[in-house]
Amino acid sequence: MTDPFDLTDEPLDDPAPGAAAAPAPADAPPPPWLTGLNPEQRHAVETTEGPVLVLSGAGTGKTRVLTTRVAYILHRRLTRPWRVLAVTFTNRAAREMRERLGSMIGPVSESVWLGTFHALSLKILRRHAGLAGLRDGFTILDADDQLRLLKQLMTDAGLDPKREPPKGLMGRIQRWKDRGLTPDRVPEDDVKGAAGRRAGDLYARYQARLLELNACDFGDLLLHTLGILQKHPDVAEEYQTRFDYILVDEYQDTNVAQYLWLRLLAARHKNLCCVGDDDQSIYSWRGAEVGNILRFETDYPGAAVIRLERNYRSAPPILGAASALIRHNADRLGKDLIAAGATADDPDAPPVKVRGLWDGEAEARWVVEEIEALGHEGLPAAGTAILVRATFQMREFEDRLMACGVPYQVIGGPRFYERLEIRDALAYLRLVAQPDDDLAFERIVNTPKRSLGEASLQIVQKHARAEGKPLLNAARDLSDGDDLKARAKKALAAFVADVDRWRALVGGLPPAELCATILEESGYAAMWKADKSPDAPGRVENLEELVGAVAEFESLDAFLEHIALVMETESKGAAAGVTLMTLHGAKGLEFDVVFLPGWEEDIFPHRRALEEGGQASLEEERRLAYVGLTRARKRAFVSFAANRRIYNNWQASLPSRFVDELPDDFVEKASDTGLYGAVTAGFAEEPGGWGTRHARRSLNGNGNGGGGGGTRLSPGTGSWKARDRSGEGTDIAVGQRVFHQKFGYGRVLSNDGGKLAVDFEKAGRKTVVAGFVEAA
DNA sequence: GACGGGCCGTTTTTT
DNA sequence: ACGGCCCGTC
Repeated sequence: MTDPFDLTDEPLDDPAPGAAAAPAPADAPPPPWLTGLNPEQRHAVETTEGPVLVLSGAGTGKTRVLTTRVAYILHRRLTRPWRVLAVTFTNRAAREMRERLGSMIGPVSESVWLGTFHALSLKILRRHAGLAGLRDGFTILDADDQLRLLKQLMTDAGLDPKREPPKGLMGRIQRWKDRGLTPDRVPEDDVKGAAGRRAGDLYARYQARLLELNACDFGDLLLHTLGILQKHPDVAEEYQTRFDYILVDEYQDTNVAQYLWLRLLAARHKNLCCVGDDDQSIYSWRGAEVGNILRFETDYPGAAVIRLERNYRSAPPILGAASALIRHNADRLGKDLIAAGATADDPDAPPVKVRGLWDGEAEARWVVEEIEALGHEGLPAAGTAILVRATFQMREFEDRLMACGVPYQVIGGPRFYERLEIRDALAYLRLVAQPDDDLAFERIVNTPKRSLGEASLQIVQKHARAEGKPLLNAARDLSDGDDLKARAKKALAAFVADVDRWRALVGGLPPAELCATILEESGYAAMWKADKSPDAPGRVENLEELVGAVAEFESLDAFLEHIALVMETESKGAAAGVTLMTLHGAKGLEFDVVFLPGWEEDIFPHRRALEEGGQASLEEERRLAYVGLTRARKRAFVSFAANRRIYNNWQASLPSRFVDELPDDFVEKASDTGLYGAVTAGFAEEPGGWGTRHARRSLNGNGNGGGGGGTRLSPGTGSWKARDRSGEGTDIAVGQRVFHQKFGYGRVLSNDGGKLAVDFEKAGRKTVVAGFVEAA
């Protein structure tokens, strides 16, 4: 396969500038990909000159506009492919764009500069590493390495990691980088109040240390590139001249650094086309600035602003519900989605179903029942997603799906290249490819154990520092001398010899074979094969998979370059079952059926979001809800539970305010338990009374589970307009005949604090919550 | 260098 | 409640 980040490397100095600029004949028939566009889309595609902002609502065909625009520019011969820059946020989006472009215009699409901000930055940075204080072959640290490094610096600075959590400072540094701030530019106020007022100093040290290691982190890819463009007008001009057309996807997600990066690159031609949707901005917490989209017209006077409001994705009720919800946000440019295309006219499109359930378990049960029912209606699990606010919510659904034998996949778990064994293996490869990679050396010099403990390593490090040599060279020196004990000396000599030998094989052996050889000869693979722990076999498999992944590259360097930026394996095969993922992860995707569980105050909107960010965060949470709803093509289901166990505490929960904000017209609200009903219109106007909405009442401190029916919920709270179900469930006796809405009649076998074991006449033996049954 | 007890944190996450 | 991480002990 080809590496999607191996952007075809045309010489920067265009061999024949403008040579191919002969326009296509005016009478040539329009290419097929141009004719299927609606007028707004077409306008967005054909407005090639000058700044353009495309406000593209969910499901309005933004990717199509972007790809078609590139195709159109090239078709009209307005420039050549390698003079077009198309930027995305994720590898997934870049891959998708490249594929679609390829299907429109064929292999010339390969030459377009298309990639993520980071991949494109890296491409530029590799050319000018020296200008950023880096040397050729610099490495890119992953999150783990970054943190380790910072921790070390903080400890050296005498900070107590308990009092000053490295993670906190790391986050702060990243936010600075998001804003394009180098250590010398961080505002005074910002520096105080963190890491014992030494945050700025530590940031500077961190950056210095990275340069010493000839490394950079992800943020640096942008920051260094930005710095080069700012400080070296000659270099900047080269790129400014080169990129005749620039296109940006998901513009609402750009941070300040990316904004500046774009502004610099577009400074000359100003043919900058940004596509985005302020209503889908959900990443402010990692530095995204919706402001970028809001100020586009100011920054680029005379910019064309084109709105795409025809939604081709979602059934009208789903669209209606989503639109009504997002209208509660004050801070937006304002767009209204209109149902269009095949979905628009279906008079039978079912409403969004909103359901209140007793607890999380009941909710999971309900979701999976619905999924099974939909399967019979011709909507299989493969087109269905369950989108949760936070990962901890996934477990209940996994349990239930597994119990019911419904296939599913969790998206967004720990990633392949972040696993310990993979990171170790990569360190071997890095060290072989790049002998001055000290971090790699440190990581694996004693893995597997080679009796090279802390003490020996200290000596190597001291020597390396004194001589200004990489650790591997220092080790080579010391493997012959008196500084180390004989045992360590021997081990070190063997290790260095191994690395040297592997290094000699680079280029001679196919990279996959080289990789396999290294894992064998180093004893690393053997280490896991000998390991008795339960996860060891999995790790061995992962190592084999790694070798397989390397096989797809032509050289070791190409592979390492690739994985530095693409920290995931290509998703294998089509999704077979229900997709379980976070709302954040779902952006940009679509499904026939979407379940949105956990719509409860404190979970969604998440309490911490509100605590930290107030109104602005509430609106972001609401956008997240909007993103969730608009993922659905045919059916959408929203649910909430009245009781939820959090850290093993049962807590009463209130339906999310977002539930109230869904319009009655497109929504069918119901509840198995009579819990719903919840929320009165106008609760917000009632001073005091609904203040409890944000307070979390402990449901029962004595820990006897969620049983006991609705007794604890109803009295005095006013939360539930439902029938008073006080006492229900508590008085269910063993042996009693009961009725359950789903399972019908049955006899109670046992009552464990409200969890009933019931032998149902039709459905068989089930465990149900007392609140679900009534005496029969 | 391996085990184990105590302590902390427990929204979202790409590159 | 639980898991991960750090540090201490053997």
